[in-house]
Amino acid sequence: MTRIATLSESRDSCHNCRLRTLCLPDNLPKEDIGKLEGIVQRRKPVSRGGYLFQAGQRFNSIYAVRTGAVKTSTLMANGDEHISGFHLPGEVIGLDAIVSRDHPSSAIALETASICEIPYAELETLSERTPALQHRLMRIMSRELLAEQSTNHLLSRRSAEQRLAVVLLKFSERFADRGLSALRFRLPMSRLDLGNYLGLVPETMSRTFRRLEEQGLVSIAGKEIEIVDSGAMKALAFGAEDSQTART
Amino acid sequence: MTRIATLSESRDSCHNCRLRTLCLPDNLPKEDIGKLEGIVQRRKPVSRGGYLFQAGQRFNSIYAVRTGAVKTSTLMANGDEHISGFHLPGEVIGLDAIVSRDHPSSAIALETASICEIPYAELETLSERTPALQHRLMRIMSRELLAEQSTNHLLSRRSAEQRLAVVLLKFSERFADRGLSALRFRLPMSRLDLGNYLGLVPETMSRTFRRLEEQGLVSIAGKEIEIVDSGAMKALAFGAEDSQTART
DNA sequence: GGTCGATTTTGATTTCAGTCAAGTTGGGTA
DNA sequence: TACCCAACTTGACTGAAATCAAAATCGACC
Repeated sequence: MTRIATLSESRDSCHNCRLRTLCLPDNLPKEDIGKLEGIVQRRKPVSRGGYLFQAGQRFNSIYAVRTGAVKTSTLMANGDEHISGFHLPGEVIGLDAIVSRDHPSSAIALETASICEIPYAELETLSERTPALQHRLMRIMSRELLAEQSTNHLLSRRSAEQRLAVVLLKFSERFADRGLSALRFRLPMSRLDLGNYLGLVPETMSRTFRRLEEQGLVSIAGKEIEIVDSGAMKALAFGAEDSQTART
Repeated sequence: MTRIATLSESRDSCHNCRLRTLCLPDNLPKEDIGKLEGIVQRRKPVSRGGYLFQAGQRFNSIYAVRTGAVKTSTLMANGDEHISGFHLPGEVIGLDAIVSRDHPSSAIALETASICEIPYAELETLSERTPALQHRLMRIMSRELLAEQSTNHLLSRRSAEQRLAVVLLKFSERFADRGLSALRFRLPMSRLDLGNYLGLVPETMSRTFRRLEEQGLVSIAGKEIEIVDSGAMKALAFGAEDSQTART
């Protein structure tokens, strides 16, 4: 487990990482980032379909996405998959495993992804001596909790159109946070996966995409999405169970 | 903000608390429990319908339920309420507020509840010097994350009967964890609230309760629940989209 | 460039939960 | 005890998404 710093590793340091402000190091004093860097392991890229870890596997590390995209999913008792989230660069995966000995879910690359592995035992030890890191971890967990709650709400009370609108707007925001266009982007997952996440079958996904397009809210070409009428999208996604308001 | 220890406070200490093993102090060394006790504030009971805190209010503390039951809910943009959880003694509320300055949700007593308030700034300071507490906090957050994920799955892919079966079994487990009967218990919330949480309208709740009763899985008298056929309940809740298996 | 399997689309039909509209029950209180 | 309002139930009807079935498109790989 001893690591020898290589040139490439030091070049790809947290300090220089474009994702620093989204990821674990955000708001840490410079010297704490240095300490964090000391335990981060950069692994060779995982290609599309590859596992970062599998459900049931012993929990040792959390992972941060550096490039690419990752889905986390659970295999249910009856054998079907439930996708619990999609993860973009700067996001941390595996926090749901801290409480148990094993990972409750699997993490699978949606496209070739480079990943930082952070051994949890070392992170724990480090954060005992590093209040800022400890606070950062709590904030990240709290943010995740909030995100899950908002997904709950989405799934319990919203129509297919609203679910899709919300999730597209959320991706828009997340891409924008990463310096990409908020209005034109490429979804990294299949419609089947997105539908699974939203609790909708592929047929409904297809029809719902079409309906949003017919209403002039978005323009779709395969996985390429363009948000055409961002205002109307927001009206559909939030406000307005009065569908008049959305029809403006 | 200085506190003077009173007799009743020391009597109701974390050390002697029946809920110790479910709550924050679980697994802490004795002296750390003592330190935690030093910052816990026991407030006067909140009666049915009263707020522990309101959405939008400044985040200062997290709260642990000591007796009674609490719901947390958010007011949506369009004005309707979404209930994000029900909280029994030993459970910690307000963790979703750590990341922002304000509480994203309100906490309301479902029945008269006694509450421990834990000022977060002090908890943070204390946990900087108390590794065990810090680990305990991470585990609690991780557990919450897991619970939210399982709710997500419940809401996205399950029928009304399954949702109700799952939630009744979860309450059964939670009551059992608190030393109460797993097979006979009283739900602390209205059907309207439970329906809101499950994404079902009251009419559907009523019909679904009736169907579970007709199948001989449970026996219902108002809020009093008796689980009659726990095996069949589990078959319905988990496994079995082959409804044959459940019909055994 | 062509082939095969996976992904996506389209159409017809069914079903489960939502909506609307009345009751009924029950707990709190005057 | 009687009244009242909220909570819950019941029934008829509607509608959105699931299911079933088939075709079309895409894209990875030879």
